[in-house]
Amino acid sequence: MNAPRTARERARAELTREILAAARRQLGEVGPSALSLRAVARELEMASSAIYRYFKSRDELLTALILAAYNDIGDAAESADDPAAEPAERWTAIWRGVRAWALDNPHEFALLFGTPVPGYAAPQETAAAAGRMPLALARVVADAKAAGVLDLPPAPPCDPALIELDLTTLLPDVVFTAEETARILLAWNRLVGIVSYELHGHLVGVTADDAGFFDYAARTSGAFAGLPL
Amino acid sequence: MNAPRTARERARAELTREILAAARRQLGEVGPSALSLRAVARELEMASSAIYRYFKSRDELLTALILAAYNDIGDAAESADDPAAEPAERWTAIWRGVRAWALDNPHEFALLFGTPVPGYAAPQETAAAAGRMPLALARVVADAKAAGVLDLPPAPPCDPALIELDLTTLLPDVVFTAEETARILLAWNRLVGIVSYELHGHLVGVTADDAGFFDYAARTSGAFAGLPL
DNA sequence: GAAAGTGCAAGAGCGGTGCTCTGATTTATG
DNA sequence: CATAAATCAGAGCACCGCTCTTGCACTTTC
Repeated sequence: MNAPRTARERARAELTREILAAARRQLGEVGPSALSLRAVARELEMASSAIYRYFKSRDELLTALILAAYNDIGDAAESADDPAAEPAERWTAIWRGVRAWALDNPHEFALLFGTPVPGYAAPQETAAAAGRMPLALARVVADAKAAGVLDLPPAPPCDPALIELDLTTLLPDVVFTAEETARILLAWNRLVGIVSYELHGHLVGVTADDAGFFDYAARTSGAFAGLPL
Repeated sequence: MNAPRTARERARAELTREILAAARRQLGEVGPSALSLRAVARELEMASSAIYRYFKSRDELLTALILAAYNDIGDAAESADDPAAEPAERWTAIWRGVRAWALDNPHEFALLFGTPVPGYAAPQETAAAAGRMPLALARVVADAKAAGVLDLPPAPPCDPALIELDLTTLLPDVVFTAEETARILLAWNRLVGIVSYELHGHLVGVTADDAGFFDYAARTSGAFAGLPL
């Protein structure tokens, strides 16, 4: 990502951004599977073939959108977090931030956590961005542990051999046990799972108050991860 | 669903089954979004337009596939359950049964719990079939409660106003508290969530042993739902 | 048994898709 | 200024879901 020097490069960077912006707008309207390169081209009043100068396939455009969405949801999680607040409040705030983002951007959420597109596999480069949201959750637990207030309720033990992820590489200064890491993973999975259920209509006729049930899930998950209160 | 009387009706029912079978086969190969009516027609060596005599749109075919998949996963859950076994064993067996089915039929699982197709909303008629799998989980908890061995570990309370679902209508003879119902719902959501994560590759580099981690999730979920052991 | 009526398959066609190839045009550089 | 590189529009390929009309084959009725 060098700074553009020539007018040509500037125009190229500009157009790339415009294509991405138009694609995001379209994505929000019609969903990932209906995202059409031709429609994006139409909106930008350019030939459909011209887009291929900027993204050499529809999948590559999707990858760019996925990366943007991961960073977006990561922003939502991080900006919802107030490191000065109590652990349980921070936790709930992050959960709510993620849910709010997902309700505002259902198609982008689906792009991240829904069915992957046919043959497509998310390239490695998205991993770092993908980790930001769960990392925000882990940070709360880490701070609670550092403050000595972490309190893991009894539950079946977790064999350390099951866990590969080492959060220490991402959160220095804190050493998590496999037990703690596993519980954070389950919490992350639950957050995404509950939001997915709500978005996909699996809670219709099941819960009476989606937001309230979501908060309940956040509380139980936080408690399970060891947060006090 | 009357029994076919005339030869005509018999042929029609036969062809309907063949179309569905071919569509399922295709679904397993290319995924829901790439399911093509024309390809199904090609496989059956009939005109693409002829399919519309049997399913009046692609969505209607999808609905039939969804219904079949819900019943399939319901079968998997129920047949994995041995009512004579201990609650925790029954629970884990159902979880494993569902996971095994999902790994064998990833596209059909995605059809049920992944991103819904664009404008499509699952019609009401699928609800009963959709409930069979979670109901199998609830049945284990119900039996444990009836046997007086249900033991809910401490956790943040659940406001009964949050829950609409009344399992008593589905499982007579047992009365669940909102607390218990909520925990079963969370367990159901976790089961689907973990399997989805595994299928979509969100656990790559995170867990070292997917099956082991899955069992761990099953145990913690079972314990949280109140099953002994 | 023939005629009237009906269910169904086939084919052409509409507008859409992702993607590629071919010239033409614009831009930057020697 | 001329040459080389980058970019563009457009035509075209093979596919998609879906609709409409036509004609065939089977049923039912007279």
